[in-house]
Amino acid sequence: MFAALSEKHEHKKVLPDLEGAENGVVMRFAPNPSGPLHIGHARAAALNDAYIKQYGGRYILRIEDTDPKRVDPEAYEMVVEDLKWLGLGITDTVTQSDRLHLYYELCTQLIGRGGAYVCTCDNEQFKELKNKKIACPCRDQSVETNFVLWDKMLTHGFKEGEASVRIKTDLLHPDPAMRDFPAFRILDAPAHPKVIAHVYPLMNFSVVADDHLLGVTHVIRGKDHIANTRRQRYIYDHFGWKVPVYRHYGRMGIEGVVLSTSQMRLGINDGTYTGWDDIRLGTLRALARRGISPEAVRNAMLAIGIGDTDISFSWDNLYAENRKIVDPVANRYFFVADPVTIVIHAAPHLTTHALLHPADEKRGVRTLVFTGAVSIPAAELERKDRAMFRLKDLFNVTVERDRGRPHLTYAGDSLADARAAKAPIIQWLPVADQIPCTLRTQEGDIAGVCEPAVRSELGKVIQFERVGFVKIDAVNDSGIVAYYTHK
RNA sequence: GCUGCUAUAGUGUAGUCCGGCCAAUCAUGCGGGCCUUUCACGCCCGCGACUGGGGUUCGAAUCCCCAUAGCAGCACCA
Repeated sequence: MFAALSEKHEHKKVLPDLEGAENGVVMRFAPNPSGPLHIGHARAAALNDAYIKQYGGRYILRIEDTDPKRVDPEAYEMVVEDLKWLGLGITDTVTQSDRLHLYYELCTQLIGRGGAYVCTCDNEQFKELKNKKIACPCRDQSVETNFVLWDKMLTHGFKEGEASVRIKTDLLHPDPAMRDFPAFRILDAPAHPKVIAHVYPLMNFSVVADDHLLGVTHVIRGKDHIANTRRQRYIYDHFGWKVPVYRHYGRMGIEGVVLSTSQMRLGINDGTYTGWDDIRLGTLRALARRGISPEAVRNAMLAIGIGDTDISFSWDNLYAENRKIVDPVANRYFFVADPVTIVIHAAPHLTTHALLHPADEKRGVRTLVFTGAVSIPAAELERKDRAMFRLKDLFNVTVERDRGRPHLTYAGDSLADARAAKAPIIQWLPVADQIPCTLRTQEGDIAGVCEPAVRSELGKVIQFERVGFVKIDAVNDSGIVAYYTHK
């Protein structure tokens, strides 16, 4: 019992401890609703989730849609679906466009505290002053003046670009990015799909407001936010609020798939990709379609952890995690790629049975009936050095070549003979009992045939013996469509 | 350029805070073997790393300095 306990404990402690998390945590995942979630999002989503499971607490999904230019109305639902698929313990969901009034209210307070001012300078002009560490004229306005201007902003008294609210920071800060950064701006167009608004908060303001309002204790996000964290501290200081604990993980390079939302959308629109779940894309729905399990994604992300070093994402590692999950459950079938029909001379007609899973007899068998001719992968027949092979679960076959043309003859049932001859054991299908199967891979389609029984595996991951794991994507009159998962 | 951050095998990761038990962990990958009616799974063996240079110390992957490399930010994006 002790052993079990300690083992469990060790297993849990894959991630480093979080400071001040002993009494539980409140954390959040805060995506932009611009498209479906991809592997990059999965890291933040899974890491936060793991800590909440470790320490207990609430997990807030906060949809950050304060920039109407970067909102895809369909993405709200996609994000929720994707997180549901990932299997996270989200406890609360908030959408920032529903909360504009809260941000306005807090901004009014902040102006009252002298922590922010309304700036009506030309943008370029302000930038120039900022770079010279000089205050713009608006900075010294009285609180009363700022209230008047803020009210004018909210009541459409300004047009886009004419006024913004800036946070007072340190104009002498060595990093220009810290100096009096903006908190609200005016946007005339495009219209926000969810709310009628004219004044929008910038990310740094709405994030602080919400993290405070929602009681967020710990924030885990990418290091691209390090500068934002520093900026946000100024807002916390103005309000006198408690600052959450931050962790910024390093950049994760992902090769082999498309991740850019705009590039994906472009490709979908021009027909390059079939949709958001096209397997050449790095979206979670594409992984799902290929037969990668959500648990494997989570495990792979946890194994990567929260290090601040830049890393390259390894598909091999993800596949290894997935194999652990999928191997025990995937039924086995034969798939013959690029099939050639062969006739085996002097062979008895017989019926054979093969296990659905080699480690679990209880799952049953599939039945294959041999009546003289079978399909095998063309590649197996092309090998000139091959004098014998064994049709798996059937019998041995000798190959003689007459001016390159193979002549195949039955060579007994003995498995021991096949072993002694080091004959490969290959998959095959009865000519009379097979259905077309297209195997889709990221590199392209492979035409082949498979066992008709595969029809019953729609939506599941199975293993095509000697080929790899595949997900059965479609079953229809013209046959089967399977997506290649991994070896 | 400015402001920061980081540097352990092919990849990911532990160890770094509080120097010795680290001739450096685990996983993945690769090579070999066993098992097996799959090139899967399982098991066994092997390969492979502390970025470089100084310094502190009896002792450095661990602390300090310099160099190099990589990354992030420098938006009225998130």
